[in-house]
Amino acid sequence: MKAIENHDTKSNVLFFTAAFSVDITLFTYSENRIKVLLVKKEDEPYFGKLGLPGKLIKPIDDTMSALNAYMKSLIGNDRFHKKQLKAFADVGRHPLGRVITIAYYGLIPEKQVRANSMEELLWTDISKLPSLTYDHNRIVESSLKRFRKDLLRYPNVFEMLDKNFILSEVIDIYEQAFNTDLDSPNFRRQLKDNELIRPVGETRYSVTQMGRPPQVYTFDKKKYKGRKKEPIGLRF
Amino acid sequence: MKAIENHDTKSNVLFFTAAFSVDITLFTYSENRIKVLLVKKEDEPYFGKLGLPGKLIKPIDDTMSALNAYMKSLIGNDRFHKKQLKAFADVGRHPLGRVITIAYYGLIPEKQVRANSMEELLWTDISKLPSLTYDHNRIVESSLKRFRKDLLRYPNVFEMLDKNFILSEVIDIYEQAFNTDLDSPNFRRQLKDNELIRPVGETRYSVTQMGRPPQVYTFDKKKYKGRKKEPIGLRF
DNA sequence: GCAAAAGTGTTTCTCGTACACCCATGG
DNA sequence: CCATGGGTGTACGAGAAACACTTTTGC
Repeated sequence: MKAIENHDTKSNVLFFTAAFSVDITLFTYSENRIKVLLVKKEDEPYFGKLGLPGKLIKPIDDTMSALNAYMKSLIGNDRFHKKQLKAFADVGRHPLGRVITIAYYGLIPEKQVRANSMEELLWTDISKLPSLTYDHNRIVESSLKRFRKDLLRYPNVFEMLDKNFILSEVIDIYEQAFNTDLDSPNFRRQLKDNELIRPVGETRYSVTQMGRPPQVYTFDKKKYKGRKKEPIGLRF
Repeated sequence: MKAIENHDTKSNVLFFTAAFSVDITLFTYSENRIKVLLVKKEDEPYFGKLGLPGKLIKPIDDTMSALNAYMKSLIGNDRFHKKQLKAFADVGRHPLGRVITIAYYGLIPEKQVRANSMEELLWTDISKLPSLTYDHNRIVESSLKRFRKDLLRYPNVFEMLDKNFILSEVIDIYEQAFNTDLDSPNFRRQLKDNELIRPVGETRYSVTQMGRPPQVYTFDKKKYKGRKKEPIGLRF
């Protein structure tokens, strides 16, 4: 890249002194709770404090590739649903200098996290988030908003559930996300009406070992053909 | 800022060699068309080519403040609706080095652009966009998607219309944005039912000088109390 | 009068919601 | 048998969409 060779020319020295990073709010559904992944920071300014997973990116590296490599090292997997949220660029947000972070949010099924790392990782209930380093509380807030928005418009729940799941898990995620009670009969209908899920054989198991054993479903990703076009109207 | 003093320390020299910029897709409604603002680039790599308004940001500057100052100099106004879209960070997107751009989109009424600059500015019909510098065509694409999405959820049309407007202008914007024909009787009802607009006296004028002269309306920003809560359902 | 755009009224249909009720299991 | 959660059926009501019809201007 030219930048590196040029970074001391008269015009560029003024601008090419910033750094950038990626941070990710990774959601999963574990022990019947929606959780986000936190890490203990091992860099200097905030050593030992809790924050979102993330790291500085070398100016020659692609952000997504760097994020993938990082996640692979952290949870043994980089193949999960992720999307860029937006950039956080407040002047004072990083003690080492001007660091712009590109925030992502992601969804992963608990089972796809490398088993032996699952226990040492700090999966934290979204309703019990502690104070975080940098501006990470703000980032989590934004991620949660986007997470909720997307739950209504994309079949994202299935990206955080195991290949085989039961409907009450789906409902539970929506109830926690929107902090409300849903009418389970109606919600089931909506789920089944859009034909994206399919009962997988007679298999069945239960969560609390009470009541009628639920049907096991699986998500048929191929059947999903983009967003349902929404009516052009004024929803405000 | 520490960064500037520290930027030659062993650990930081690796990271603090990137630059960042802001770019904005600014929409308006002019001559009955939705348009975006383009500029002729005067920096070296793409001198003379068309692109989105935008510039490199000094690492000590706040992005929003820098954007505001820039827009003031460009169109004589920085008080218009704007929102961050997301960051564009492809490795090869800028010929001078690693430059991450934070993309905004904005809405402004034609009348609030400084009059004498209105004519020299390149307001371009969104249906006739030329090839742009850098990755600006991709940025415009993203902006258009977001613009459309937000039209359905926020009273954003009014941010690109004059204080006094007529309903057919509103409908026209929606029709152009979604490239479709709308049922004007029903759309009028929706507009008037949500009580955010109010007819301003007997005043009236017409666009094509044909047919019955329309009522003039004004948007009552105070009456808007945040997003209407949408039902928790599966719209996919 | 006629054309053209503004604006109103009415009917139909869809979909979200409420809720009564049945099913299958463990104890 | 009862408790508990899984699951189906039905009925009502709000709001979107379709469309017939009236109003007000210029020519």
